[in-house]
Amino acid sequence: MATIYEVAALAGVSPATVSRVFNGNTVSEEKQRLVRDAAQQLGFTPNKTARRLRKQSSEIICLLVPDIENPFFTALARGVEDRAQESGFSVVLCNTDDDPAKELRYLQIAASEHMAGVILSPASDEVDLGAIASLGRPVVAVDRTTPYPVDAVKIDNRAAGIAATTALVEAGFRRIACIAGPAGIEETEDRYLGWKQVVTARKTLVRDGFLQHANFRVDGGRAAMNALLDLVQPPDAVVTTNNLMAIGALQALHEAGIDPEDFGVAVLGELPYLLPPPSSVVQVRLPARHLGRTAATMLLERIGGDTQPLRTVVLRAEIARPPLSL
Amino acid sequence: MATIYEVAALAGVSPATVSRVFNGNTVSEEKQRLVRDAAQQLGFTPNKTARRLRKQSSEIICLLVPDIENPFFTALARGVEDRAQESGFSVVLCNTDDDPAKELRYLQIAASEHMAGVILSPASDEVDLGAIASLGRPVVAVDRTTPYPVDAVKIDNRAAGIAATTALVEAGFRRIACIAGPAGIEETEDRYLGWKQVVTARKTLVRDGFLQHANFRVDGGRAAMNALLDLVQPPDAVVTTNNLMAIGALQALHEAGIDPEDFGVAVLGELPYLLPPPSSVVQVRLPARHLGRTAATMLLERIGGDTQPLRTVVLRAEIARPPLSL
DNA sequence: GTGAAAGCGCTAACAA
DNA sequence: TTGTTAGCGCTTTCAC
Repeated sequence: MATIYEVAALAGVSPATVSRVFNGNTVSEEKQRLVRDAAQQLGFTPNKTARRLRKQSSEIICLLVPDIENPFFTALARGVEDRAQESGFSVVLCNTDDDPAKELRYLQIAASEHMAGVILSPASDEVDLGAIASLGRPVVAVDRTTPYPVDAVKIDNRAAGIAATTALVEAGFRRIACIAGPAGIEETEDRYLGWKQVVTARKTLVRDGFLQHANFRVDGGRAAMNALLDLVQPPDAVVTTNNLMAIGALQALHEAGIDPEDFGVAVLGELPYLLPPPSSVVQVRLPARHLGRTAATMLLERIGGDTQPLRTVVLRAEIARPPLSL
Repeated sequence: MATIYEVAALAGVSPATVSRVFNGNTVSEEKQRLVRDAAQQLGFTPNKTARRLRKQSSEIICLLVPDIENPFFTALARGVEDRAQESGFSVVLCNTDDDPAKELRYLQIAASEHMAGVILSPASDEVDLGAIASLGRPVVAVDRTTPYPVDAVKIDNRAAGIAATTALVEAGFRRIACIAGPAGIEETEDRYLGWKQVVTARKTLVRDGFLQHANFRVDGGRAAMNALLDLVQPPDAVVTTNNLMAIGALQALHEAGIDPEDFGVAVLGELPYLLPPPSSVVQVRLPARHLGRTAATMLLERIGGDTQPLRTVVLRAEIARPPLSL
């Protein structure tokens, strides 16, 4: 890898001029040509590490998600990536596994790697944004929020919960349960509050045990559904607050020999690749990709020096019924 | 962010000693303690950018995949990530969209960012590994190979194709078609050669048009399946050479009103989250995660200075029939 | 075992 | 417009 000095020597100019050419600063036409020719000849590419050390910043965005195997987050990541590309930024995608220790480790890396900013879906309320914040690097929370004062992009979770539950009520179900995510995550709370609001207002039957907390994965949804089916008076429908738990719930129903057409299921999120989609499943589409794109846009604005007060952008989910055939 | 100089000053030692402490070099017990205390007190984290500039290398692995939204590649990514973590390496995940230009751009970034090595699933045969190779950085091809002389980890694609097709023959199907990926990708060729070998040996009926090439996505599989169904004498079964195309094929069958139980479908790969799995679907499980883990292991060995001759590791796919309920 | 000092490749004052 | 020069924070000889 050639350096700026070799290019300068070959072109007969100073290293500073070479630097200026590659940073779009004012250089005379002629020297510009000279430099470009020399660079071409040597196959010169600016060394980003050196530039970064000098400038104390890079053009890399760090994206932290809890589960890279969840299609919701891959779609979100695509949104971030597409937007970043447009501005010449690269994206480093990291998987936290919902583990605060891993999350912290990645945040420290982001700081010591001089990354330009961070977009994250926090693993817990206790994210430590100290290191990254003290460097003045912007942070945007996406999907999940944090008590830390940062920009955020989220979904109107309560409205999504209301839409899902309402659809089940209107389909004639009267004993509607809810499988929510782990307690203590605000996003989850809002979603089941939406469910609660509807079942209360519509006076449907709610028994002890109709609200189940589970982890966000397939196995969590399955266990919760089994618990619901074991109740002496089981529900006739269920709202699941994310995509993977819905898969688990549908699996449990299938294993119990229950025809999905006879049991109402509403999902906050989309059932990836599911086919044929049981016609009784209500999907509330969460705009994952758009969520990512919006977060990236906000982050890039901050990186560009935008100093307006902190914002939280709330995106509306869109109900899809009958279900999409994908 | 505190620097090594501030820590040195506080601990009453030289910067070199601080560096030695953080690199596990010989330093007396006492100074070691002094340095650690001072570092703790200042919240010091070594600046990786500076270290990288100095050492001309980092502890970051670059992983390039064609489609981050394909569950096969996310599983592969998990395998890479898990293994990298174990050795204290981080993984940068990049999406090439099967676009050689994007791929090249990321490879250049990998080079100029001094990344320790690259694992990639090449978008085409013409990958230019020049920049990265000239730096002496190791490269491992995964899933797909390249004419460039690098280590590789792949699946025994022909055997997988044979297994899938054989299962259909044994289930009694006699007019078996094949939906293969784009022409010119070796991995794909091997898979349909497996199909061809079986249909020839077993003397099943093969008509013109029974071999369809498609892109690797859902829409490709769907279009190919529709083309097959439009034949004057359509097939009674199909082998699809990746997961997403199988989804598309199943969609097309569903839309054509064909009961999946009456039409044989074999997939090279797994149908993500599909439920209930039509019992006629044969899945040949590709060990995606293991593929990633193996590639990471090989790369880390090379990074560690391993100079043995180039290797290609071939992993065996495993047939799963009746289909997994996940 | 420890310190002084040079330098990785680049950018940004400051001068000219 | 252009060149000179001083670092960015770290590692690593080379002395001691």
